[in-house]
Amino acid sequence: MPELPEVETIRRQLEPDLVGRTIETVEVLDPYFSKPALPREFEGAVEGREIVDVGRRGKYLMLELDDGNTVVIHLRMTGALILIDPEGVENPGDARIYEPDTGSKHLKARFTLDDGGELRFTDPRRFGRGFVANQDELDEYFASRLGVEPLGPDFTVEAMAVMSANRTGPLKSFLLNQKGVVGVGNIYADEALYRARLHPLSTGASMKAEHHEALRDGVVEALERGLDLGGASIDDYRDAKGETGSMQNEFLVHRREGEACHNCGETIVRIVVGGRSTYYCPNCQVKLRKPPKKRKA
DNA sequence: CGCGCAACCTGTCTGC
DNA sequence: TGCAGACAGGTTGCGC
Repeated sequence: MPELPEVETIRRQLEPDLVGRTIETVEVLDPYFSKPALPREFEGAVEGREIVDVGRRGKYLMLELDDGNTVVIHLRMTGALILIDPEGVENPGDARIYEPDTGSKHLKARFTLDDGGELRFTDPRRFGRGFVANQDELDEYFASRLGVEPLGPDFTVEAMAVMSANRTGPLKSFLLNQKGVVGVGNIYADEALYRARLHPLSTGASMKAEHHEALRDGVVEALERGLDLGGASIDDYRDAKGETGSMQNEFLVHRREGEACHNCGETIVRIVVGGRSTYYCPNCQVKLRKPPKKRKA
């Protein structure tokens, strides 16, 4: 579910309420959450620690602790982090994730705070994970699987040119691969390609300078729009307050099969790329020619 | 090294 | 009503 805009929305909501708080108790109710670590190991590493910062890298959320360790949480498809303030919540945005009893079907972990509040992790599909790592372990973990932050200074046209140069697979797959640009998932990949007027099946290697710039801009604009709207809630996504985002009301192509392109009126089509549903406008997003083969000098 | 696909899970919806 | 099958925001591991 959550891509960069959704995770960053949650981070911004958690930061002011969590920084400075001490985590008094932790209950891991589903061993899948802390896997491969045992629930007791996870709980023991976190209980009694103060949260000194709330960060994000790609789609990972990070709670930095006062002992140099970091709690890293990935929501995957259906995970949610819900903050229950000390006074409690009287009008839940989604009853399922607010069920207070630990027997609640999808409550997987609960962190109680020293101000009486709680942080809850819920996840119907059980793909979400949390682990504790020190700085060196964290650097190594991210270095081997994450690329450039799209909303940071390193996501330049030149960076896009370099990372896409040898890509012979579809642009859609390239955007989903977190080793290039991080934070883009199935929704924002479709939206970014549409904004860039690039066909999802065009290859990275077939792009020229103008396309590098268009795709860089398309990714940034799609993600920033998502952030402005508090993320996209197709089904499960809720922010830390249990509220939905509204990006789903402004999708340009994603999930709009059979509807008219806002730019040209052509019918939006759906195809499958890399096993993922992919939506685009066949008129606005024209496939690029493959680059000419290199010839011997 | 890059690519394509199955696998990991559960829930919901569609069509017969 | 029941049931099979498709599909869902992500990532990893495997074979090629």
